[in-house]
Amino acid sequence: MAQDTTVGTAEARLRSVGLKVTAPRLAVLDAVSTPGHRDADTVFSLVSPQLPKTSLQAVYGVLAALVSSGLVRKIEPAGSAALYESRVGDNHHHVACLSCGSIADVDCAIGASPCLTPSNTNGFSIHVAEVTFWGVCAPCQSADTPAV
Amino acid sequence: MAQDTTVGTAEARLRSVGLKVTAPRLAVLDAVSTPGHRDADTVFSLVSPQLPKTSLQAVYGVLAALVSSGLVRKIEPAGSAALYESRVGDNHHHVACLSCGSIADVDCAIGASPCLTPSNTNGFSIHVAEVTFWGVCAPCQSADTPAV
DNA sequence: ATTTTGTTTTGAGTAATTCAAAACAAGTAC
DNA sequence: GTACTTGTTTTGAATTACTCAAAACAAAAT
Repeated sequence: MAQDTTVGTAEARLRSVGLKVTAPRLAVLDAVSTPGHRDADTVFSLVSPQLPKTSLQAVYGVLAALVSSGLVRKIEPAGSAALYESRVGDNHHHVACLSCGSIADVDCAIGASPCLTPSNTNGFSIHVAEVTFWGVCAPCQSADTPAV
Repeated sequence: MAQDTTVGTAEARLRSVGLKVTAPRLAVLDAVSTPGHRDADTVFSLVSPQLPKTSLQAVYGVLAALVSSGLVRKIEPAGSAALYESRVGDNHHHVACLSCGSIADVDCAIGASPCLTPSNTNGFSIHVAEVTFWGVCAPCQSADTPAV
């Protein structure tokens, strides 16, 4: 039976996917385990105070390991750096603000996941559907001059 | 009545959106006007033989002008350079091959465009939905060792 | 023909990310 | 507990895709 990798201590989650438990991995996983979406630089700046010897390159390496083991999801919205989130395994989607670039989650558009079926696939076998909605967030709607 | 910017000569299409007609613009628009998806470098290499003085920066500038005038669409699949296509105004989507990175069009997933409605929008007002399917293309399915 | 406005060239710069080799630490076996 | 093996992190550099700015230039308007 598959383990739920979204609960438990950071250490237990690392062990559950067979990754060695190291201080940088614990710190990065913690930094990414609150709701929201963060880029590598932000993760680095969250990790640095506690673990000043951890390099940005190590953060990239840890994030890549977490993504490929399924503990973390990586999204790459057009026009911004890659973002990482700890909400995994539920095939949710994202809204991006055209004005300020902020990102929020949206639940699967139609029914259960996989929720989308293309009408023709050009011979591709489809694994996942990734949806990005583009719009304007509430703060930017109320401010004619969006907050920068 | 809105003009169909996908037909006519390159010159007519440029004029229809109020852009000055220049040699680099004609060449870039031609290079992008066959079916498919091309990155800026590829466009540059298509334009160079006929117009050797056209710089890569000019190609970026022309593509940006064509995109913002609606003559060309820009897509930015995760993990690869931005791609440009001349099929505009029909809200179609894309499939990307996880193995070789190739991109193909897929028609709108469900019914007419806009075909997707998120169940909750977190206060965003939604303008467009962008769907990317990830899968494996036919050539990569038949080759166990994918062509590199 | 002249002027105005917008475009392209030239040259440089930047952000995000990746690569490679050496130093190091976690986990495993003894 | 110590030594070994394997995987991880550090350090330092490189690369890719793209953007910026100023000067030269060309299209379109007058």
